[in-house]
This record gives sequence, C-alpha cells and structure tokens, in this order.
Amino acid sequence: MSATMRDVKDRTGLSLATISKYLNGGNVLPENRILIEKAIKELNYEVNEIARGLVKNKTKTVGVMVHDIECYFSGKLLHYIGKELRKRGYGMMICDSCNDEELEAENLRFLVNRKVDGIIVLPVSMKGGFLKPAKQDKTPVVLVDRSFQDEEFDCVAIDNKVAAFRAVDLLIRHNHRDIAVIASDVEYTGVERIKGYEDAMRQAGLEIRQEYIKKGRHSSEVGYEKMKELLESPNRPTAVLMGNYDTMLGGVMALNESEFSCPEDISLIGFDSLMFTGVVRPSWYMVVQPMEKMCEKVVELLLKRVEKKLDEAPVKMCFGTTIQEGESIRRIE
Amino acid sequence: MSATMRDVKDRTGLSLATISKYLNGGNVLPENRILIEKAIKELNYEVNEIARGLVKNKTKTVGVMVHDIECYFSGKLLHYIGKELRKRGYGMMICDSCNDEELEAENLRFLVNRKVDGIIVLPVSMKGGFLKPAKQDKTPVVLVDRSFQDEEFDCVAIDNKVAAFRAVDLLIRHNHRDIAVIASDVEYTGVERIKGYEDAMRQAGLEIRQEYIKKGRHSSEVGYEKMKELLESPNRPTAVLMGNYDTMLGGVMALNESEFSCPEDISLIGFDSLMFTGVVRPSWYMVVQPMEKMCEKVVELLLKRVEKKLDEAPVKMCFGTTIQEGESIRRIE
DNA sequence: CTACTTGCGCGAAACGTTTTGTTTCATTAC
DNA sequence: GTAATGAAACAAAACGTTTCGCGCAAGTAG
Repeated sequence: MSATMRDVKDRTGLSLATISKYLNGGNVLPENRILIEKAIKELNYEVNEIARGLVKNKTKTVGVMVHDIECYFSGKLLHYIGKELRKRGYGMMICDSCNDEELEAENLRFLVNRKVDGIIVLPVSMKGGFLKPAKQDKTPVVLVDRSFQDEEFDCVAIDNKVAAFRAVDLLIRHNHRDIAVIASDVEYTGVERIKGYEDAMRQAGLEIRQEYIKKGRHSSEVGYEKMKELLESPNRPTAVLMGNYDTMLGGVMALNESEFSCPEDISLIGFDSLMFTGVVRPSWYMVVQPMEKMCEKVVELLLKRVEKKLDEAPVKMCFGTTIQEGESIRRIE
Repeated sequence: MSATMRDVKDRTGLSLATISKYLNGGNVLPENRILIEKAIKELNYEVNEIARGLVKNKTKTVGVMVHDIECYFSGKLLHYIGKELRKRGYGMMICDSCNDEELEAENLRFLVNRKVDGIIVLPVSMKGGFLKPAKQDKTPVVLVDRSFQDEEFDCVAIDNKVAAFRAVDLLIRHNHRDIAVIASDVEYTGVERIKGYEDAMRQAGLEIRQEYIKKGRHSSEVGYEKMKELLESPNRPTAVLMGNYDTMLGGVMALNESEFSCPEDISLIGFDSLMFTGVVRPSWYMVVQPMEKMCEKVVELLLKRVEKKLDEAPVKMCFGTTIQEGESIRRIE
C-alpha cells in the first residue's frame, strides 16, 4: 500500500528514531534532512495518524456532537468551531444526534472509543447521564448552548432567561399586554426562556395565563400548530415570543396562511435567525447570540482541559445577547 | 487510564485471542462468555478503535468534505449521509472546506492520514487535482452534487443543465421573453445551469443577451448585487432564474428593498430551498433535488468501492429533479 | 592531555488490538 | 483401546508510530 516510515528508513539508511525526530520537528544533520526529504517526496510518504495516535494516546481530534445538524444554528456553530480548531492544529469529528437521546449516547461512545482528545456537545438531553463513558475515559467535555438540570459541566452559553426577559420586556414597552410564548418544555433553552418570559410578565404586573404559554418541542411543526391555536383562540394575543428559530419558522407559516398579519395583528420576536434578515418581509425582531465569540471560547476552554492547563471545578461562561431590530413589532398606542 | 483487553485477560485468566474472538462475535464456551462479560462490565472496558484500526487498516469511518458547512444544502446532505452510514455501521468524519481550495486540499490530506475508509466530497474546486493523495493511498472517493471538468470520478448528482432548462422553459411557457439568469461561472453547478438556460432560450428562438447573463460566485452577496443591476437596467427582465439557494436569498433581498415586487414586476425561480416553503410570501417556485435518495446512493456506491464489490470505471449517477410550484411566477397575457 | 559536555543517531520496547498456526482436550467411530 | 474429528484456547507476530536510554564523536574547559 502506501509508504511507511520503515520505507523511508530503508531508503535513507537512517534509523526509525531519526525519521521520527525529523517528522516531529527535532534537529537532524543538514545532510540527513535533505536525504529524508528526498525520500519522503519520492515515496509520497504521509504520516499514519492512526499509528501515531495509538502510541501517543492523543489523536489531535476533537469530537463535536450537535443535537441536529440540519438546523441552521448547528451549521453556523460547526463552522466557527471548526475554524478555531483548525487554527490550533486540531481536526474535528462531527456527530449528528438527530434529536434522539439514544443516538446521542451511542455517538458519545463512538467518539470515546475513537479516542478523541475532547468533546464539545450541543446536547439533546437535559440530563448528563449519557456522558458517563467520557468521564470514565477522562475525556474532557464542554457543553455549548445548553447545560443540564442535574449535573455541572464546563459550559459556554447565553443566559437564556435574561435574553427572553429582555425580549418580553421590549414587547411590554411597546404597550403589549396580551403576550404569549411558544417554546419547548423538554429542552433546556426552552425551559429557561419560558422562565424569563414569566419573570418579565410578573415584573410588569401582568397576569401569567397558562393558555398563553404554549409548550412543545422546538420545531417548526410545533411552532405552526401552536401559533394556529393562538390565532384561533378567543383571547388572541397581540404579541408572541417564539422559543427558537424553528418555532419562528413554523409560526410565521401559520400566520401567512391565516387572515391575520404581522405586525398589524400580531407582533413577533424570535431567536437566532440571522439568515433571514432582509429576505422576509416584515423583517424580524430577533435576539442574537455572539456565536463566533462563543465558539472561540468553547474551543479555548476545551483545549485547556485537554492540555491539562486547567484543573478546577466546572466553568460556566455566560455571554450577553443583543436584540436585532426589525419590523415585526407594532407599537400599541 | 481506561481498561484494555489485557486487563480483561488478566481478570478472566483467558488469552487475548479468546477475548478478541468474543468481542468479534466468535464462539466461546458459555462459562467463559459469562466470565468475560462480567470482567468487561466491572472494568468498563471499551474497544480502542485506534488500535483496532491500526491492525485492520480499516477504521469503519468515512470522511465527508463539504464546500461550506454553513449552507443549508450541506446540512441536509450531512444529515442524510450520516443516517445512511450509521445504518451500515460506519462513522463519519466531517470537514468544512469553507469555499477555499487550499483548505480543501488540506482537509483531504487530513482525512487520508487518518485512514478513513472512503471519502465523499462536495467539492469547491472544479478540478480534481487535490484528490491525488487519496488516489495514492487507494482511498475511494465519490463526488456528490458536483463533478470536475478535467477528470472522471464516481459521482452522484442531478443533471444541472436539464434542470435549468426545464426551469427556463417553464418561464417561457408563462410567456416570458426577457429572462435573465444569475449564476456562478466558477462553480460546476452554476456553469451547467447557465448552459441549460442558454439551451432553453435557443430552443425557443429567443435571443441570448449577454447583459442578461449575470455571473459571479454563488453567494447571497452576488445575488444581491446582480439583482440590483438587473432591476436598474433599462431593459429590466420580466423573469430571473437564480443559480442557487444563496443567490436566491440575495436576489430577494435586493428586490424587497426596491420599488419592484414579485411576481408583479419580476418572476423568480430558484434551486433547492425547501426550507422557506410557506415562510416567504410570495412562496417560491423551485427546482428540487431528491436529496435523500441521492445520499443513499452516494453511500451505497462508496461502500461498494470500499468493500471492493465494484471494480469498474467511474460511475456517474444522475437523478431527475422536480419543480415545486409557488407564487413567484406570473403568467404574462 | 584529560574530563566533561553537547548534539545526533541508534536499537528496542512500548501502544492495544487482530490474526495465524498450533496445541489441547473431549467426543465419536471403529 | 486407538485413531480420527472438531471445537475452543493459546502464544506470538504483526500493524506503524513514538520514546527511552545509551553510545559515539566532536567540541570545550581546565
């Protein structure tokens, strides 16, 4: 098959140790350096990273598990994380959990068995149990975007509660009183965002009505269904906070099919969907996260753990959000 | 660190060969099976896939390189490919080429050095030169969505020329005469789609005007710019074929900012953007590819090569497209 | 001139699996 | 009672690297 170090050794008459030294940037005699380089070129030799990984017990690869690779948020995240890892000489092994907890657990074992040096997880689960094999193997794990209810892990995210609070507060300052929310009660971000919604309502002295809190997994289907229910309800709200990007999509679809329009009848604010800026009319108000910064930090934190430069208790990094203005909110006079 | 086969061996008093046999589904005495299973559980033993890969020279992993992981098309593709690979017991190592040819070449070497069993490429480049290391290593490669101008490789894609032809033909059948196209002249799909545009115009006896053929890399920026040029031109077209999903986004942005509207002033048809269905008004006419089927085939083809079940010349699989109806085309009376 | 350093190179032992060819032992057949 | 058969277990040699400890030569200090 392909050439090995042994071939280079034979062709140069040097020893394996010397070749290895050269490959790893050590000092070799100029004449030998030339010899080796010539042999490598002629043989098209390339390091076998598998063999190297075996002895070093390091693969220079980190695993990244996302809850759902199809969603825009994941794509963006993977892009930034990949860029940052590459900058630092690491490769990336991506797994898609397909929003399935079993698959998530399987993927984790997959990565651990392949001896990745560390793992970045955008989890499906709200509980951290599935990470046990990584712990046992002492493979560092850092969470991104979401954390768990039961366990503390290194984590980089935004404060979802505060972000949702601010969004609802904005609606209130536009004189909205009948404000609903469509968000997930089975995903960490959704749960936190609902809390923020409730806080804002409470603080403004507004009644928290259960019929205005629509729960269901973050997805366009749920967004569609729940928005429909809200529109058809006798107490149709004047504004809705959409729990994430997908529910926003679904919600707007329902709205487009209805007799109502945005922002005249319903005001909307959502999360994370920068892609639509300028494409959709009316343009959307949105809560945006500093994704690139977050990804840089997540990688930095993970590699510190990998390289044993950090040995304290779990670190939680919280980023601030901004609200991107749009046309989807009406001021009630 | 973590337990190895040797630990299992010591704890059971059996030999390494027997443990290996058990792990690989061979027959062992019932009493030994129990012994082994107990030891594995107690030790939390997990196979080290790196070591296994070294001796088998098989990693049960395929590499997937996409031109740009941020784009929706890639996300969808990766989802389906991952699903299919998992079904067949393979893992997936994803690389993002970030639309950069140099990075693409680097990523390829990365995958080859990690001894992936095969590689699926959605290429940036229009030339196949960067695949040389894979050839030398005899790592099978299958292209998806795009192929090269200079070399033949296994490839699964649609016939872009025909797809574009049909789209333009549809516009013509709606009595449009002044039809423009915005597409890439540096990417395979764009080049083919422009050819299809020209064929359709020619066949209908319509003049092919260079001012109506707007070229530039497939991106929302280019879509935006070129659409603006078209709108401001004295010979404003009545319809435009958008070269891909990103140009469609950019084009619609430009349109939204202008005094013109779709479909009253300008009719539009684009490619691949299922995600927007129902969200954008007017809804878009689009050429859609059977992505799931294509991904299944791409994996099937690659694994046949990997498992040496196929030894012929490069295979080119071409899929048909359908046109999804929308509201973005006006019939001219 | 001797003794000590320094820079390179070398051989051999790892790393954790699979695999090959051989050995062991119980069973069956005559 | 012996030979033939077959299943299961074993020991050892791979796989392609890195690394450890040592040896050799040339340079430096006294």
